[in-house]
Amino acid sequence: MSNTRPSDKKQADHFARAREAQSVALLEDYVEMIGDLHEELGEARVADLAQRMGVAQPTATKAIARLKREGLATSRRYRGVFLTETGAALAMRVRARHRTVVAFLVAVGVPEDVAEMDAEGIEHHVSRHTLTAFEDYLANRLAADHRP
Amino acid sequence: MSNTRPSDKKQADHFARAREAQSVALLEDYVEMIGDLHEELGEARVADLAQRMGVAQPTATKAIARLKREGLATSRRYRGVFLTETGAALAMRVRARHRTVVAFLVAVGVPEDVAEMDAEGIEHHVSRHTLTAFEDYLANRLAADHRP
DNA sequence: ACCGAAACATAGCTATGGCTATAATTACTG
DNA sequence: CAGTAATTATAGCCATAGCTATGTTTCGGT
Repeated sequence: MSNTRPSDKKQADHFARAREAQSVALLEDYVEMIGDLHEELGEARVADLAQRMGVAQPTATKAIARLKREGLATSRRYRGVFLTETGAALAMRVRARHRTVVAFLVAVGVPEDVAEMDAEGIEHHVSRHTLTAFEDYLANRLAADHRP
Repeated sequence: MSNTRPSDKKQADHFARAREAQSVALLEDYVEMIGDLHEELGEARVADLAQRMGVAQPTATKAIARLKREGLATSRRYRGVFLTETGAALAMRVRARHRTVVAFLVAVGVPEDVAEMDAEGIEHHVSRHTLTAFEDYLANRLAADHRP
């Protein structure tokens, strides 16, 4: 019967975007983690990366291969992983967004540890628009708290 | 080097949960959509399902096969798809959650259409705990919030 | 300077979720 | 009621993301 309602295409597009977000999510997670490791340990080794991502080491190696293909990272055999400029920029954005999402969730009453957990999945689907709304909420909330 | 900080396992677990959520996400989307179609059209045909999910028809067929394997749906060749009791229950929960997430996003200032879009990805990562926080926020915002 | 252990890479398997092309079945229409 | 159109299923391809097992390379201690 092919019920092509006008809203169908829009809805299909929503799902398409969610799928797209998903395909970027792993890249974002790895890039962020590489940044974290460099800050904390001065380098990002494959083993540490794998451990923190909760995957086996060859899985991390494979992910790094994809990061390199996408121009987000470089690596030297048996030497660890490094972010490109693009990768470092992405890492910064991702970390900022992560912090915002967690802070926002906490602000609306989600316990810290749950917020941290849920944010890991949620953050990748938060658009610029929604992120701004979160930031505004946090700003206003802060102002309200300082009012007697 | 193997820096096994105590927090590593917890963080790894967060990612593991996010991955798990992702693997359930498609099931949830299809189940919800099948429910929608039954309500709107009285039946859920593969073609309509595919169109609304924004995928090719064989992709929908394959997804349905997985739904059947997981005991969420049944189907009769060339006749359409039906939810099992389990599937119908899941569909109800998913739809309620979706509505809550959208309403919540709108309540914190996200435009309707953006909320609808982002919710499609976010909802799958919203834990019971966080969902409750959203519901509470929606219930209380008129009274408590917006104290300018 | 070596040898063993640790770190990393590679090979090769599974499952999922996309796709196109094509076969099979059902439904409609004249 | 026959033939065509629409719908659904199947076959077979690709990429991703996970795994184990095993081969390489580097590092550290004696």
